[in-house]
Amino acid sequence: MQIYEELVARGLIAQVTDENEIRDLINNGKAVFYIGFDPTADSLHVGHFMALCLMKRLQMAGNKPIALIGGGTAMIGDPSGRTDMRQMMTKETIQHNCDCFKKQMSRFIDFSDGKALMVNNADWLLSLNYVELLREVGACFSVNNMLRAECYKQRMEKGLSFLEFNYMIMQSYDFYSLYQRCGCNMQFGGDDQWSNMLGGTELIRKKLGKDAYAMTITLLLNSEGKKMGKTQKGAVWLDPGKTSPYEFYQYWRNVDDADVLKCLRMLTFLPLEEIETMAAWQGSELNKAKEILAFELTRLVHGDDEAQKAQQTAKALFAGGADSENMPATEITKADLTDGAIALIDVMVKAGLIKSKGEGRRLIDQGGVSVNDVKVTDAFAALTAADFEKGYAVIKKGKKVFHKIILA
RNA sequence: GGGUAGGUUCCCGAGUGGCCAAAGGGAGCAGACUGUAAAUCUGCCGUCAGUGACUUCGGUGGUUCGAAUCCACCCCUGCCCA
Repeated sequence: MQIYEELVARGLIAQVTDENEIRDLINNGKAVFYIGFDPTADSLHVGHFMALCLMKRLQMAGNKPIALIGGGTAMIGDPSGRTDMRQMMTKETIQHNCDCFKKQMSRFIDFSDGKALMVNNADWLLSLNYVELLREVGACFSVNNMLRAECYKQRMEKGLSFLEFNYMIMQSYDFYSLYQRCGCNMQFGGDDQWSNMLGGTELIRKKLGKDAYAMTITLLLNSEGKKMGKTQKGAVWLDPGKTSPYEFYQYWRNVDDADVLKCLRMLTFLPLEEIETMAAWQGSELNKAKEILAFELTRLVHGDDEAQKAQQTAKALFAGGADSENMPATEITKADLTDGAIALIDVMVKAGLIKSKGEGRRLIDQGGVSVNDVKVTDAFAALTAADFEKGYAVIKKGKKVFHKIILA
């Protein structure tokens, strides 16, 4: 099976501008493609991860990826699929985020010997001259068409600033620039980027009379139609400091039954045949597939060691034993104790398990908290030296949240 | 610039002088049931030292015994007109 066919089989392809051309290019390693990442946070998240995997897949098939960091476009903010305007970021923040992105990306993509490029569109966007740009590029865009673009639809009702309206032009200009600089003939991106990407292919056609192609990746949605990779706390990050390998593992371990196969196909590098055998698994058997999914992804993102640890931790915890090395932990010192004890609720707040003491009291009242495997019934319970016999105490919140409190 | 409708707790959205920490829904959290799933049912869902206190309804002042609710000014957004 060639790469294009594999991408189709994995359900990764959402839309393409010219299927035959694109198939030919990527199957024969003739594509020089770019994917843009706007540095809107100081870590990549799961959404980016899919794009990185795609880059890797295509790179393995002999194509040349260009990772474009949107240091310039981030100054504008992409309105696609947004209901309101992004918060404007300062130049310093953007720069910091760019640096973080670079570091994370190099772990996935092989940038050695020119096998892949990394560029920052700040390098050409920030020095643009307004009037010149209007004449050169602005003339190629029809406002009528832009307004019809799907990505602005929502915003046509809620309001769209001129700043954001220009995002499409900037992204198109990126493609145009890369086409000229590096012979970049294809752009990939999330499906929400489709109109922006078409803007680029059209600009290239109008300015240079050349063909360039665009392909979008299916957005990873769960069975309820929501973007995956989000939790109540926010995105699932690739940075272990923001989302620990254990939490990362747990996120995938807990996906809905209906989503396991899709995730395996779209996110892992496991051979399709192997995944198809899992498709026959039913009911609780699917837990095995979830374990594989969680393990594979953790391994890809955090490495083999961390994945092993996360899996062991999870198994140990859910098997009942609470003796793990790798669970999230918080340290307290003797100075935190008063008369050799500290209120359980205070510890939980400190550990970030609860946002307020009221929440903690409620949790305990409802029987949702255990310390060292013993259910707590008194909202005023305190931890004493006895609870730290092993040097630490394990607090369990609900069924799945474990946290170790170390007495230093 | 003119007219007009708005800005309410994580989100949507009621509330138009005291009974409002503020209806309802969603999200979330916990419990039961389970397979670390889904669905369902139950409870919780501003903060704090739990019958109470404190902070909140775009901002700042004001009227009032008392304001999310009334007044003034300001900021922001939609729509219509220019």
